[in-house]
Amino acid sequence: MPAPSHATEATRRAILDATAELLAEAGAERLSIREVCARAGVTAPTVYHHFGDKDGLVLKVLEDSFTAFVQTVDALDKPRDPIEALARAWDGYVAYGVAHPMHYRIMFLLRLARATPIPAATAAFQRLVDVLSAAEAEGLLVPPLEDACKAFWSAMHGVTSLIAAGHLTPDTPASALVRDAVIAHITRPRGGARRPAKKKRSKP
Amino acid sequence: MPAPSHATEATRRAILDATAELLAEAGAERLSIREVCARAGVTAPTVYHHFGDKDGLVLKVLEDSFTAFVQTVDALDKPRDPIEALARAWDGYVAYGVAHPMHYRIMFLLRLARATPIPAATAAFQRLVDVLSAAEAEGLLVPPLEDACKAFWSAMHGVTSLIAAGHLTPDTPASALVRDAVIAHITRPRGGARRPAKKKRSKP
DNA sequence: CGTAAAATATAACGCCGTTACAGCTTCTCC
DNA sequence: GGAGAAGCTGTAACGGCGTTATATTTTACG
Repeated sequence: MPAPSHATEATRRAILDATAELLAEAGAERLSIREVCARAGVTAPTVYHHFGDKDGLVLKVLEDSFTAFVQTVDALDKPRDPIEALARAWDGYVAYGVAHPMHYRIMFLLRLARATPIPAATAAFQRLVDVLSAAEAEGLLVPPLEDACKAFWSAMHGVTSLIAAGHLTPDTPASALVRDAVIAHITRPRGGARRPAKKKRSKP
Repeated sequence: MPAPSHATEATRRAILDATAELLAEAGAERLSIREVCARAGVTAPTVYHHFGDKDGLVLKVLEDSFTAFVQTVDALDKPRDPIEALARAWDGYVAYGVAHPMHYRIMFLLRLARATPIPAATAAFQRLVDVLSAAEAEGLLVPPLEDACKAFWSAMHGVTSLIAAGHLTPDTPASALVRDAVIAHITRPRGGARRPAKKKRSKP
């Protein structure tokens, strides 16, 4: 049982890098294993040996992408004030989608059809839960934590995906608008009174 | 120069229906023209004769889907109060994404790589602009119309796409939460005083 | 009926994902 | 060090895909 050779890891990296490049250039639909092979300087069975099949290859790239995303988020400074921290988390999230639009799109495309969750993806979501939990611990959160998470995530994803899709420019005021709207609605100011109940608007 | 035969239109419909079915069942990635042909009972060149190529075929299905969406939205009753109308527009939009998740996803996937806009898609967006314009005309809108549109659309799309992707359940409270948050933030109550300026939160 | 044009079918090309199979490298153990 | 096993990589092929040149049928109209 020989240990993995050092040359093997270089091959894996070459394949992953080529895949990530082509993914960013052409998108997931036009990604071709044969093209990956040509760029990485290997042949097809090598790819299959290392990653199983095309989905496995793309999944690995996406895992790395999610990991990088989590590291980026962790590198942000976290203000003591949970509400400020929320705004920073939003901006960091959106900024990542702006920096890697194709990866961001594929991240969500891929999570659709996939039954097994991607650990790095759930870790990324956990960062958001943490920030909102901190707000809740200080009594600043109005709705239940779970609903607040979903609401914050939905709005953040909406802005990010429209920017990543090219429908909005990265510096659109709409991002801060939605961010402040959601933050204002799910939090109450520190030490402030209870937010007055909104007029009821039930779905038809 | 024979006029188009009546049998031709039936063939077109058969192809479009088969495509729509397969699109809803398997998604855009796994859609195969040969499968469409088998289900519609025609051969491949017939499809190419009528729709040019695969993109043309899917585009036509999507146009029909957008048209149906616009008709659905137009069929909603429009409350006199622009702010109530906003909430109804939100619910109608989200409901359509819930009813046709695969089409909703493909609508946005397809608009990405496409240079020429889809008329029915811009018509759908125009409905949103109309509702917000009505609010602006009554002096109920806080930000500029364009920013309000983008913000409203972003948040609505975020919620809808997460539901369509299966990450949120259709009846999640997060939808109403985000809806009310955005509406409260971009409008001021009728006849009410100017909304106090929010604490400035500029992006880093 | 005859003819021109539209509608459809046949058959093929090239690319794709995938995989049996064989050769090579590298490590382990004696 | 040498034999052998196990992982690594290349060759060649299969079936399916989108697409198209070409031929055939069907339709509409004079």
